[in-house]
This record gives sequence, structure tokens and C-alpha cells, in this order.
Amino acid sequence: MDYKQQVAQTISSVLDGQLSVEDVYTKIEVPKETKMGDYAFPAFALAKTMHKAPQMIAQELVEKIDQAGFEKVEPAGPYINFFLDKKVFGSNVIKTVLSEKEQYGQNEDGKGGQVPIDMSSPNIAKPISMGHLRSTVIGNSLSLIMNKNGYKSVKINHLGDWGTQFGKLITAYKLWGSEEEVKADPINKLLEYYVRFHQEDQEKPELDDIARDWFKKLEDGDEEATELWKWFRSESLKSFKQIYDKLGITFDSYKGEAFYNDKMDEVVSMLEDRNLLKESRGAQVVDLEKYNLNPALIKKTDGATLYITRDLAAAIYRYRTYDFVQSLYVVGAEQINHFKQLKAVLKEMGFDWSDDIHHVPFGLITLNGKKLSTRSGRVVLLDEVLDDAIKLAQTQIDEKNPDLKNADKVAHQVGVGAVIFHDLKNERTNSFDFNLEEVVRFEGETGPYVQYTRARAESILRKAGDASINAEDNVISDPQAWETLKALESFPNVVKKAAAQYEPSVIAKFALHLAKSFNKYYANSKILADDAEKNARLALVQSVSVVLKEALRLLGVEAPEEM
RNA sequence: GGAUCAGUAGCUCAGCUGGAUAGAGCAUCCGCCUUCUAAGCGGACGGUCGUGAGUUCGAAUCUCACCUGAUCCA
Repeated sequence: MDYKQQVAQTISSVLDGQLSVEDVYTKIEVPKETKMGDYAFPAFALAKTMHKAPQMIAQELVEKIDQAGFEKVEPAGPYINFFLDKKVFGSNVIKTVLSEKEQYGQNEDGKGGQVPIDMSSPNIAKPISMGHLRSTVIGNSLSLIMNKNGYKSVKINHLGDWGTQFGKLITAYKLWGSEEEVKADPINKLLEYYVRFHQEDQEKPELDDIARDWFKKLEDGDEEATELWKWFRSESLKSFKQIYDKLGITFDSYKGEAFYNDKMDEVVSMLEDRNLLKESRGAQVVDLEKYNLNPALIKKTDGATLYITRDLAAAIYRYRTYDFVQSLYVVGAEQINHFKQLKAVLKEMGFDWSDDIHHVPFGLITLNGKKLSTRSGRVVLLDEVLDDAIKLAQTQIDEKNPDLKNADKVAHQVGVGAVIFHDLKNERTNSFDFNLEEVVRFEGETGPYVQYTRARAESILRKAGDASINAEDNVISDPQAWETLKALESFPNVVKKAAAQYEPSVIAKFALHLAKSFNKYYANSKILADDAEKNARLALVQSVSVVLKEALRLLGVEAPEEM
């Protein structure tokens, strides 16, 4: 039931056709305070055509309005405030939530269309830092949100598994490495070799020549080079997977950069066929002046292809493979230009589906205001942050709920939940300076706050025993419950908004709002009191629990039953 | 130099397509566990919404200029 629509119709019907229902609908707003009603129509818009003061218009319209179906409709200065019938509204929401359960909020807007999501994409032989967390966690949440909207997501981990650095890595490994070392601690050892290479090549530039040779061999399919490359890749992947397990995130594809090695020639010839390549300073470029962009560099002077060529191949491959309705790239905001170029080149190639490609940028994580960089030693390892958070959750449990069953599991859920939620609660494009204390905070607007709220709701339901809760005709007269009921009702729209904006934070904000309103209710009302409305209150508690759990799920955060 | 994004309370951020006295969390101070988990609830303190113009009945929100910061640019 769309209550806003009901309000719009009511107003429009007394306007003698001055504004259509749609026009009214767009003007209706939600007052800041509950006491000003649930919806409000500002009469300013009519002041000009009616040649009257908006206050008077509001007054007059209210007199004409049929108040049936509303608790009340009243003028307030230049506004007409609508108060919904709380009993009907509340009873409807609870009934809907309890009958649909975790399906509540599901819609079929996506009609089953496939949506590949390029996400996480760490570099082989390098540790996963906090920077990768963003892409991983935002991508994962978007995938869940898209599915909730009827799309079919495909999570693609576009690994950084190709490039000249592998020549260096092989060189370094052969000089200083050992199989045992790598097996024991793949990422750290491989990183160590790589760093050492860069230190030593300052003194011995001949190392660069060796590295170049090795990369050439790798490109030519040399057996030893290929074996080493495969091995580095699989060892790295193993340790990446440990982190993904911790986060509870899986992928549908691990096709990385290397996968497109044999698919770039086709791209170049497609560009040639369409006469898009131009010579510029010895390189082959696609001119993008009409898009107000710098030219896209396809081939360098030495014939080597570039990043964008590979991404073109990947975009085309994904279109052919998935016939996508949207193709998302969860990649940092610093690559905005790159993706503009990518889309523009595809457009020039005549692919109208380039409009369905969306770069979903996110802000930078900095450390003391500076960009993270492995070389300068400014790294924040994701694995360590997660472990710190889990440890802290453990001590909190020891302190606050020492008898808790499955304490280890809960500590994991809470710790990891805090880190994920922290990353998702603000608008994607905001940058933030890393601060461990803040990331693993459990009080205030945090993941654990939402989890705790739901755990308390579950606790009440347990205490209520197995008295089965009736989903029908639940009238709650307690005004304290109103905010919570309204929040529950808004969830389906929140799910749509999150998908339309590619914004997990919309869900996170909703979860906080629902939790906050419920905590207020919880603090002021005795839910288990034995009276006529007990079933209704329990039904509300159960609805809150269902929706909070579902909201957390959409963020990729687990919801412990107890904590 | 060009492009993009950002500038709201001490700190971190909300503020929907412009609308009713600018909202949260953290921090600080003060209350509330013989009622269902105090990881909670309530209260106090705290802001010339970067600056200056413009559009409008009405601007934190839209336009322009400037200042500051970040990022990108064979």
C-alpha cells in the first residue's frame, strides 16, 4: 500500500484539476517531526495561481478534504499535515512483514537480468589492504541488494595477475627465494622478494634486464615462467581466500587480467576496422575530444597494449558471456577518468550497451591524511584489522556476557560485522582517514549496535516462550511504537533506493534508524506485560527482528541470536 | 595548467527532486540496571551550513566567482 499515493489522490481531488496526482505526489514531503504528521503538502506551489496566501489555501483545502481513512488532516501555517490511521497502518505492516518474512522488501524490478560486478580485484603477490576492503565489501553488498531487486548478480574478482612485475618477481624468486618459504607464508614472502628486487636494482640495473627477459618468456608461454606464475597465483589466491572466508564473501568468477591476454588482438582489430585508431606521438590512440576526454591510449610506441585495451576486452567478454542488463565496476574514485574513457571508446565502437556500464566509485582510505602505499610502508593490512576487531569483541563478551554460548563464533560475527558496517554506513564516495579505534567501535552508530538490538529482540521472543504469534489484527495503541512501524513500512522503498543509487549506505542508515526507534520503544514499554496487546507487541518485536536481520544480510553482516 | 570530487557542532558524518525552529553518533558533563541483555535509554553543552554574489515567496540544498583540501591527467 502506497500511503503517499493516497495522500496525493486526496489532495488532487479537491484541487479542481489544478495539479495532477503525479504533480502533487512529487511535492509531498515528510515532516521532520512526527508531531507534524506523516506527510505534508506545502501550499506555496498554489499561491501564485490561486492568488492567495498559502496559509489560507491550506486552511480552505483542509475543509474540503474527506478525512476518512486518515487519523486527521490539519492545516499548519502554509502546510497541510496528514496523519495516517495508525491502527490500520500498523496492523498492515506487521501482517505483511510476518507473512513475507525474509522475503519482505523483495521486488522483481530486475526481471532476472544479469549484472556482473567487478569487485575486490587484489594484485597477486601483494597483501590485501584496507583499500581493497572497500571494493570487496561494497561490491558484495551491491550484489545482495541487486538480487533483492530481482537482478542476478555475478561477482567477478578481476585479479591483478598480469604485468611486468611478474618478471621482477620471478627474477627475485630465483635469486633469493625458496619453495618452502613461499608455501609457509606466500604473500609476505613474495612481497619481500619484490621489495628486495627494487632495493637491489638501484645498485644493479642489470636486474631489470633479467626481469624484462623473464616477463617476455612469460608472455611467450615459456614453461618454467608459466609454472612459476601459476604457482604464485594459486598461493596468493589461497591466502586471499582465507580473508574472504573471514568476511564471508565468495565470488562467481576469478577471471583476472591474464585471462584477457589472448583477447586484446581482436579489440585492436575491431578498432582498426572501424577506423578509430589514430597515430599520435608514435602511439595508437582513440580520439575522444567530442567527449571532452583525453585520447585513450591503445598501443604504445613499442606495440605494447595498455590497461584500457585489456578492460575493453573484458567489457566485451562480459557482454558476450552474460548479456548483462547492467555491468558494474566497484573501483576507486581515482579511476573515474579511466572509466569515462572506457565507456566512450565502447560507444565509438558502436556498442550501445556501453550505457549500461556503471563505474561505482568510492573514496580513498588514507592513513594520517596520506594515500596508502606499499612502497612507503603506509599499509593497513585488512587481516590484522579483522583480527583486532574479533579480539576486541571477545573481550567485550568476556566482560558483558561471559556465559554466552558459541562465544568464539559471536566474537567473529561482531568483530567482522563492525568492520564491514563501518565501511558501508557512509556514502561510498566519502574518503576516510583510517582510525582503528573508530573502525572497531561497538557503541553508537555501529554494526554491533544493530546486531545487539536484534539480539535483544530475539531474547524477548525466547522469553515469550513458544506462544505462537498471531500475525493478524495487531493494533498497538502505544505511540512509542509509531516510529518503528513507519520504519518497517519504508523498507521496500529503501531496498529500491539502494539499488538505484548503488549505495549500501542507504541500507545501513535504514538499519540504524530502525534499531534506534526500536531501542527507544524497548526502553519505554514493557513488551512482555500480560494484557490484551501482548500479542501485538510480540508481533512487532518479531517484525523488527526479521527486518533488521535482513538489512544486515544485505550489507553482508551476520546477525547473532545472542550476544 | 586542465578535469573530477569534497568543505555542515571539538571529531566522524546525515540532511530525499530547494520548503516549517539545521539533525545524529563520538568526545565532555549529568541522570537511569529489585521491568524483557546498560554493546542500551534520557538530558545538557555545542553550528555566521568554506567566502561573496545571484535565481526564488523561500537556499545547507540550484547558478557563478573565489579560497582550501584530495584525486586523476601517454
